Amino acid sequence: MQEYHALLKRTTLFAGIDDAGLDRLLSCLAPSCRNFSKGEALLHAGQSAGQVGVVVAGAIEAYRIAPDGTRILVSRMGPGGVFGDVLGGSSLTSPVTVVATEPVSVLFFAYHQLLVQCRNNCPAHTQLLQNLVRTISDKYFVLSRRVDLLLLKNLRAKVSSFLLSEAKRTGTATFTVPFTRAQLAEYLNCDRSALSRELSRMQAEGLIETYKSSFKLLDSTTLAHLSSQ
Amino acid sequence: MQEYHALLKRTTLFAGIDDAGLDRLLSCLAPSCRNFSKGEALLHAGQSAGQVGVVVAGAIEAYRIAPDGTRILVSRMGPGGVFGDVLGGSSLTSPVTVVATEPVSVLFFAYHQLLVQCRNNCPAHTQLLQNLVRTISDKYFVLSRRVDLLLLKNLRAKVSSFLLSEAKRTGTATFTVPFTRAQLAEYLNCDRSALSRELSRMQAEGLIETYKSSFKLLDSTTLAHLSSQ
DNA sequence: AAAAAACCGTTGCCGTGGCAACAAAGGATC
DNA sequence: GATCCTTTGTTGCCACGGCAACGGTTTTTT
Repeated sequence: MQEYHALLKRTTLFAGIDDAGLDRLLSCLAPSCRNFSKGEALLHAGQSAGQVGVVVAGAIEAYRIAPDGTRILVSRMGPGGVFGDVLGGSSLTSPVTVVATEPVSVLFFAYHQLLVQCRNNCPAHTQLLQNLVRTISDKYFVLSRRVDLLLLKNLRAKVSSFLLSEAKRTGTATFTVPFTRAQLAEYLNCDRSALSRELSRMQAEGLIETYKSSFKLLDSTTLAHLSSQ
Repeated sequence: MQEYHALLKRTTLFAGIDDAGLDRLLSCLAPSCRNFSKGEALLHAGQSAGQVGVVVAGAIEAYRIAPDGTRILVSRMGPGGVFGDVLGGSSLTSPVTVVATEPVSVLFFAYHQLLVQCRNNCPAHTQLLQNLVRTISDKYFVLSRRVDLLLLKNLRAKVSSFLLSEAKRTGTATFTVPFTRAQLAEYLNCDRSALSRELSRMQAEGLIETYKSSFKLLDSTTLAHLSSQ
């Protein structure tokens, strides 16, 4: 378990907790570590979990399964990713299916143990609770950001808004997005060909340069103007 | 404070807590009660709160203020409504402005007191924490539902989906929605005239009956079919 | 290395829905 | 009761973007 200390301290769930606190917490919470092979499901849509998972190695994807069977990508996570938190340990059923995209190791924490202050009265537990609330509200704001994007009135505004947020996230005006065209179109809720068309136009107008999934923003001020209308 | 017991027990934040537990909790948490007059702001966008508010009388609305100054209705709450919870007591700033739509009384709970198990070790505190997580994840799912709605490909699907969810919520096929046409159009992210047009068509086709903000669903099975495409 | 599959750009066609403008019907205020 | 303002329905116009189809390129499979 020691081996995960450095990683755990960088997760949102255990941020701001020192080594001693983390030690005591881990011995109290006694998470179980499980390994999954590529393609295996960690959580099925419709299940209720009662556990919070923390990815310590590998990567996972969360899909929403539409009634017609098509998979819609909701989220991707690498080491440090936290899932199952939004279910609140209640009997709520998961809206998503979580699948390993490569061999993955996950620590599972029982939800009721996260909520109950143990008899050892670990001082780090308060921080943990605050972090738990924080991980959930973070996801709330990610979703809120998505709503903002979907509310934009035309495709160019959506594209501009998305590109600017990616530039901000990566901290540079030249970046690669981890999506195929089709996935990006799905995220922006538009047709793939329409997205290609719009990107071509924007390139022709000198707003951006793009090849495959790499982008270079040439005129951020105009993009910012476009993204809010 | 006694006078609020019955109300508080029906809120999501204090659900499942008995009178004795509620008594001890309230004396520990020592919420402050504040009154606001109609139109007064309880929380400004951009502020960070550090408090959770529970409406005990009156009603409030949460607005998002667009860069061009227009107000977008995000949420409405009556007695029992909880707000400020999603900010997680952290330094996150509120994305919305909360305004009293009529004279309102609110109990404010300090966030850090909610998270810290007090030295009295109230047994109800664990339930409270679980409830807090639950109120936040509830809001997550409300937003998630909104995303589902916005992802639908055409207006008829959005309208059908919305009407069905309202019917489910009210438990009857004849109901009134608390929105003007313009507000409903805003929620569905479409033009007001387009919404009126679509409702007219649906009425002409015998799917619904509608007058102003009252609706009657005539063919729920067809509506259900429309709402998922 | 060949074959298959996935991915991407492009283009013609056309329908949904945005926009603007107007009329009618309450509701509120005086 | 007259006036003003808000809310709603309606309709013509047309642009944005969905759809389908095709070809070229890259990647994966065997």
